[in-house]
Order: sequence, then structure tokens, then C-alpha cells
Amino acid sequence: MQLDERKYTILQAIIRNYLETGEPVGSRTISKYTDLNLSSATIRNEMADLEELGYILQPHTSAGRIPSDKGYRLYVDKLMEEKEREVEELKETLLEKESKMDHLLQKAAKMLANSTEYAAVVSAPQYHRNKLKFIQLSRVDVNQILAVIVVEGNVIKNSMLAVDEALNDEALLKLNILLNTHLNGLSIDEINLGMISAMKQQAGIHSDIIANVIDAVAEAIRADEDLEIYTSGTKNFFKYPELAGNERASELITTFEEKQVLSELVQDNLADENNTGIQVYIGDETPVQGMKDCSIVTATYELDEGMKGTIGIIGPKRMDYEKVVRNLKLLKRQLDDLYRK
Amino acid sequence: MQLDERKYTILQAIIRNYLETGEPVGSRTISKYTDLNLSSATIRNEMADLEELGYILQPHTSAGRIPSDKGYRLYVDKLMEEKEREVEELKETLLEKESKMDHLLQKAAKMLANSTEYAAVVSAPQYHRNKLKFIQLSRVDVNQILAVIVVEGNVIKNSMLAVDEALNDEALLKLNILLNTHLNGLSIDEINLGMISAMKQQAGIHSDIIANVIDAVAEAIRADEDLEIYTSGTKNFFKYPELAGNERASELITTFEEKQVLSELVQDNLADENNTGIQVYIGDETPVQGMKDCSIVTATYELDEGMKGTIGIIGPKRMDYEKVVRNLKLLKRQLDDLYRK
DNA sequence: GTTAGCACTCTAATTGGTCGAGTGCTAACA
DNA sequence: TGTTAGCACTCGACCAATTAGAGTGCTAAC
Repeated sequence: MQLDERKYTILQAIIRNYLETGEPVGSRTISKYTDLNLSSATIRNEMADLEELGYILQPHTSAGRIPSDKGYRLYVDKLMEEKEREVEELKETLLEKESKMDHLLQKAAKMLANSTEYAAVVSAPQYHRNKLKFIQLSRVDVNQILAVIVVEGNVIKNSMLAVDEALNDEALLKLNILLNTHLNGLSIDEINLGMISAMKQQAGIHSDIIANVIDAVAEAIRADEDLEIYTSGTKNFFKYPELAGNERASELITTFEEKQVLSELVQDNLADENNTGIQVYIGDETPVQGMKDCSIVTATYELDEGMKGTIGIIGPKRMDYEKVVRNLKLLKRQLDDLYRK
Repeated sequence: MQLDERKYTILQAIIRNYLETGEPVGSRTISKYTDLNLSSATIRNEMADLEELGYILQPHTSAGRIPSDKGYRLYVDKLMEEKEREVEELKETLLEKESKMDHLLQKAAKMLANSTEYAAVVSAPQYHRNKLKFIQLSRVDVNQILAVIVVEGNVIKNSMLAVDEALNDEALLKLNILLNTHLNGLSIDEINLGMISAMKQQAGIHSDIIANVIDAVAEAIRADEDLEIYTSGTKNFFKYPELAGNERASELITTFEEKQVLSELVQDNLADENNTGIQVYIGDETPVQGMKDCSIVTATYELDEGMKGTIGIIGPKRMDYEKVVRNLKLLKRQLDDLYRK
């Protein structure tokens, strides 16, 4: 059996209706809803076919039909129309570069959650090809030295080092020169043990400090290991009865609280190289455990060359995909533009 | 009417029982539960008195009694016994100083939530009497300067400054000396406009840089304005039917997500100077909006001289206060000791 | 191919009845 | 005077039966 034009129309009508109401849709509703001018009986026949093909389901014998995951998938891929209507959502702009990145991203998540009425997640951009840009040791105290390490992309890492030995300004200057001449411009792969021991030798009695600094450098470069993730709109889960049950809600909220679980999403999203911009996961397709009853829509933004992050929405499978995609695209554009003016 | 010894005993028995079961307690239960050897009829008379005095409530005519806020308060103040039994909770220790403070505190919150089975909140320590310790400007790039500002307590703030003018090493060194000689050791109140303009004058053509650095300094010193708060165990709200209702849970979770609302708690806790260590808020007493149906127990910890933070537990009014207090004290001690060995 | 009609199914909501826990009150007892 | 036994009463929880309504599948007719 094939999907003809009419079946498409009917499936679309069923899904549209279900997205709005959240109730199973009956044949009579569709008979009136569409302009096909077909009786409910005919629709019933078509519905039986659509069910056989796996696009819709019947929760119980005497109920209407609801879309299956396969049905949603078809809808998202083929049937969904992106209305180019004037958007009223997200009209409040991310006013300006917030002084702190974390504030900016937290605010972005909040906006997304507010305008879509689903839960939102935003990941901080991940830096790739991290190279060392600059190292500076300064004396803060008699026995404390501050190491400042700047990595490509202007990620800054500070580290306090305790020193036992007396260390005069001259020695400190020498160490600074030593470190910068050897390490600047190098990536983590390029800093090898030979280089380190050479530096230690040149540093003489201060080789301990070199070792400590190297540790701090290593940590700074692999700083992206703990990916920062911001969430907002947890309460929106409660707006959709299919997610608001106690066990279900508890599971969702735990997943959302343990933000690191969401990093799967980010990985998945960033891995997809020929990414058209928007990714949709429906039900079981989700890479995140414990969100099998949800749909997730994500997009990638790029703050600066190579600094890519993910924004996403998590909601019920019957989410308003058009609205969500629209909002994600809008926010993505705002973030993309932010540092590129 | 006064509370005599017997009424105390009965009230205590009622509350104990209610804490365990969460069900209204009837007179017959108490008659058997206590070793007073009184019939249920006598208990009923006493209960009527206790109700008249406002210590217990009757949810409906033919149900047992539950403690009122006033009853809980009496219990916490007078009737609760701190058992010095061997504690099995919190036995897993905060292994070591985590490299990052935020990890440490997040972990502390998680431990607290896990061992108590309530929701936990931990605030980062607030620094008081912040004085400037050290400033360092370094050239990172042709047109970028990095300002590193170290404040008493070794809080470090980085700020990237764009510079238009050519700035040679010598000029940079002079600026560094200028800044450090003027500002080191000063608190925010001591840095006045006269001092700033004097420095600007001495900086000559580089006065813009001074202005930028001053801004960064100001921001670093009042960094405690956005108080960092860590939470864990949101899902525990679902374990207690009286909090798990959809509207109630939604409200609680929103409050918990908007962490800043919880700062009221921290303020309240730190403000109390002659704080014996533990503070208990029951029901309406809470300083946090939207948690009127909960009880909150907080404690203050002190990582280092003057670096005070708050740890707390939020749960149903019928929480196990003894266990909560025990766990808070334990964690408090662990945090107190952490940097004091 | 489409439609009207009908019997059938299943859920949700309503109703009525029973059970049991718990109370308040009274009268009797020590 | 304090304590207790007894009893009538209240109220929620639970269960079963009933009803109403929505929706289906199938058949026969157009």
C-alpha cells in the first residue's frame, strides 16, 4: 500500500489536530476539519490504512487516533510548513553582550523556555584546536605565585602556586620568558615530554614551578571536558499531562538536573558535520536516556570561529514543531550575530 | 490552660508518629504507642485540649490529628532529642579539596540530598571586607591586554581590554607599577574618585586603560552580588505526596530553578550573628516565597576566615528534623575543616 | 469509490452502598 | 476528680453497577 495525496492530507490533519488538543482525533472531526468533503466513514477507511502503515495508533478500541513516532517523523520531514508569518515570539532581544558569558547563556535558555513554553537547554560553546597563547607568572605574595594561562579563543585559566624557595623578580622574569618562548602557539599534542624536561633543566632550581605550570596548562587546555550546560523552564513539563505524571516528571526533572546527561545531545549535535542547522529527535530517537517520551529539537550556534554550542528544546512529542524551529532559528541567528557585528 | 508533662508526652508521640507515617494519628494509636497506660478515651480528651491550644489539627471530623506549625515549632525547640547514635549517613567523605570550588559545592549539595532524601541547597561562600591584593596587566596580542585582578581570599578576576594605541613593554610596566602602588591593600570604599583621577593624570595618554581597569576592579570586588547557589535532589519533592501535586510541585521546582530566590535564605542565615549554627523555618516562617508548605533547615559554614556560606535542606514540614540537623552538622564540620587542617 | 446505518467496544463519570477509623459525649466507676 | 467503657455519629476510602458518549468496524446500498 502506498501513501497517496489524500492519505497525506488526512495524516497531516490528524497530526495538526492532535498537536492542538492533545486528545485522540476521531474520523468525524477530520471529516469536518479538512476541505476534502469526505464522510466520516471514508475517513475511517483511510485511517485504518494509515494505522496499518504504522503512521497512527489507537490508544484503545473506541478512541480516536494519535500519531505514532513514525507519523511525527513524516510530519516533521515532509508535511510541516514553515510559515513565514511575522513572529511575535522572542521579540525581546538579547540586549547586548552580557559581561559574563554564563549570564548571557542562562538568559538565552530562559528566553527560549518562555517563548516556547517547553524546557530549554543551552550549552556553552566548546573550543576546538586549543592552542596556548600566553603564560604569565606573577608574584602575589611572599610564597604565592599566580599563573595566568591564556588559550586561543581567549579562555583564561588562573592557578595559584605555592613556592617554598625564595624567588626574586629576575628569576621570575626568566621563567616567564622561558615558558613563553617554548610553549606559545603550541597545541596540547605538540607539548611533549622532551620539551618539558628541557625546560626543567633550563629552569634549574625552579624546575618544580615549571612542573606545576605544565599541570595547569594541561588542565586549561582540556577544560572543555566539563561542558557547561544551562537549563530553564523545567516547570513547563507540568503543562503537558502526558509528562506530568509523578514518576515520569520525577525522571525528567532528575535528568534535567543532572545536566551532564544532556551533554549527549550536544555531542550528537556537534558531531553532525553536514548539519543543516536543525535536528529533531522524536521519542525513541533521543540520545538522552530517560526522555523517551519527549521530542527534542536542537540547533548549533557559532559565537566565533570554531566556538560552537548547542541550543535545544525538550517537550512532549506533540510539541509545536514549527514554533520551536522558528524560535531556535531566531535565537541561533541572534547568537551567531552577537560577536560578528 | 497549660501544657503539663503528660500533654508534652502525648504531643511528642503524635508528632513522632506523624513524622514516620505521614498519616493522621488517632487516639487509639497513641494509647498503645506511649507507656502512659491511658485509654484512648483519655487521650481523646487530651487531644481535644491540645487542639484547642493550637498544637494539633484535625484535617476532617473523623480523622486523627496532625501537628500544626505551632506544634512542629514546639517539637523542634523543646521535644526533639538529638540522638548521639553512630551515624551511617554522610559516611562517604568529601574526599579532598576539589580542584574547583564549584565542583566541591555541587558535590556537597548532592551528598546532602542523597543522604537526607530531601532537596538540598548550598551557597558559595561570600567574601567580606574585600581588599585588592594585586593587579597585573599583560599584553596578549597586538591590540589586547589582559588584566588580572587578585582580591583578598585569592579570588581572581580576569578581564580582556582592547587597546587602540601602541603600547610598548616599558609603558605597560609603568602602568603596572602605577596601579599596584596606588591600589594594593585597599577596599572598595577606600578607592575614591580623587585617587582615580590622579592615576589617570599620571598615566597620560594611557588614561583609558586605567579607566577600564578600574571598572574591572569594581566588578571584581562586588562580585559577590551574584551569589552562586547550587542545588540538588529536586526529585525528592516527589517522595512526599503533600508536595507532589502538580501545581505545588511546579511551584517548588520553579523556585528551585530560579536559584536566586533562594538567596533570601542565605541572607537571612548569614545576618543572624549570634547564630548557634542551625536555623529552622517551619511553614509560613520561611523567608522564601512559594515554599510555605515546606520546612527549611539551614546552617552556616566557614571555609576560611570570613568566607561564610550556607547549606540547607528543604522538605515537607513532616521532615525528619533530627536526621536533617545531624547531616547538616556533619557536612558543616567537613567544610569547616577542609581548609583548616 | 463513497456513504449511511448499525451494532459493538471501551472509557470516563456518576451513583449508591458498605466498611472502618476516629471522634465527641455521656454515664459509670475508683 | 480523673479515668474509662460504651455508643452514636461523621466522614473518607473503596467497590460495584450504571450510564452516557465517543468512536470504531462492518455491511449494504448508492
